[in-house]
Amino acid sequence: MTTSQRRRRARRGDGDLLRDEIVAAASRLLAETGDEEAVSIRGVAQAVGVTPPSIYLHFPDKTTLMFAVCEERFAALDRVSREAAATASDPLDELRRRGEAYIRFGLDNPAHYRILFMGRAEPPSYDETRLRDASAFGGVVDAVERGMEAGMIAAGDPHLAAVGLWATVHGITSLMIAKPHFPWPPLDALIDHVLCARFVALAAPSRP
Amino acid sequence: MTTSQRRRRARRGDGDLLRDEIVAAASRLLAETGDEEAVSIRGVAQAVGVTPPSIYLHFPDKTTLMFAVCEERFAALDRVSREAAATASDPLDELRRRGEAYIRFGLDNPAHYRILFMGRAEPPSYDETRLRDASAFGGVVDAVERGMEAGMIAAGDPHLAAVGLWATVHGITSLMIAKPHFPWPPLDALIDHVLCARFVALAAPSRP
DNA sequence: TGTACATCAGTGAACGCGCGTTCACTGATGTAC
DNA sequence: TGTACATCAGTGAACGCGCGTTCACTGATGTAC
Repeated sequence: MTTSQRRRRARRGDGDLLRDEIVAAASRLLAETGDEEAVSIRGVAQAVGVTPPSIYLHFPDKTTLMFAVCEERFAALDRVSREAAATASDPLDELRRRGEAYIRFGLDNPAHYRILFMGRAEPPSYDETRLRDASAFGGVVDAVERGMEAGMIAAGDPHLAAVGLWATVHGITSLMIAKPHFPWPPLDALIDHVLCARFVALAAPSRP
Repeated sequence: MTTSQRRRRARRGDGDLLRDEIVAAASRLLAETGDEEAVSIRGVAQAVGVTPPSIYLHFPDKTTLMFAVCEERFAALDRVSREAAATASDPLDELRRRGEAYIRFGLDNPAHYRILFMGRAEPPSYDETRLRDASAFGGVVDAVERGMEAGMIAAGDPHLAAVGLWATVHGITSLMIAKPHFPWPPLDALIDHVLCARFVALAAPSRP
């Protein structure tokens, strides 16, 4: 908040250094305040140690800056998901690990999770297309398909199953973020209860 | 937006008439704009046909007005849930009907759903306690208990099971509200897929 | 029934605030000769 | 190696805006006599 020290000017070709610092500062402020609207250009500038107009040397407007922050957070989620999947022993195990990693990513970064998955996202442009390409979601579809081929998951529409899994983990994550004071059961028990249930159902041929 | 006609002054004891109109207008504007911050005291006043300071004759500040709107929407959700439960044939059927009613309430009132279940709710005071008393949640716990007594649901912690159900329906609802442009499967198929899965799992004694 | 008065719902104008953004500038960095 | 100059990253001051809220007021409604 008070890095009010005057910043040393960047070298000729080093404009990207400040750009990265701006994104990092915006991301940090977002995590601290928990609110996209509470992050101001002025606040970001001060955190970086620069005056507000300098931001506009690197981003045309605030929206674009926030997109850059989102991009960076999506990349982080993808990274976490890939790491979780790497140690899995089979497709079902992979799905569970991905699910747990997703929930923990959200609970560890509630403010970021908010803008990625609970925000308004007025322009229908950015994050929806990003979503489809995201390895975090694509990886789930893949794992479901492999699970079906291996006979561990009842044959069906992999997209539907993946969406169902996503909705499940998102339900826990977003609700706990939105209502932190609700008397939640222990997280592990809840994950177990809900995620295992999904797997039981996925393994079963069809409905009750 | 342009009811800019001058309002006829209320009778001596009829202050509550304007109060109710203010809440209704705020609720409507919230539904239209989809954003709590986009609803301004000025906007509400204009919608009612009154000047901004008049609002303060009925509410001490904007926060309190928004609480009143929430209160009214929670009541609406309770109403919808109770109606859904009324026609149920057994506890499991009741849970399914409550679940579907919840999802449809959310999708029909996305902006209201947002502030009830996806918002920040800075003071941890209001809606969390409201939540516990809400018949919408309490009714689910009750139904789960009855289902366990009837042997339709495997014995266990009813609170945990209720939270799991809530997370499930909230997952679908909030994700579809937040990402309307994602290629969602047909709603019925998704509800079926996810909600049936929960019931399969609830009926099963324990985990895979 | 008619008049003087108290009440209080609603008004009009203004306040201070923080915001995103613009604009003419400065002065350190690098280059040409 | 030294000087004049171009570049362009970053500055300082200001803009217009909409917001929540305050304050002294007005004037229709109801009441007392």
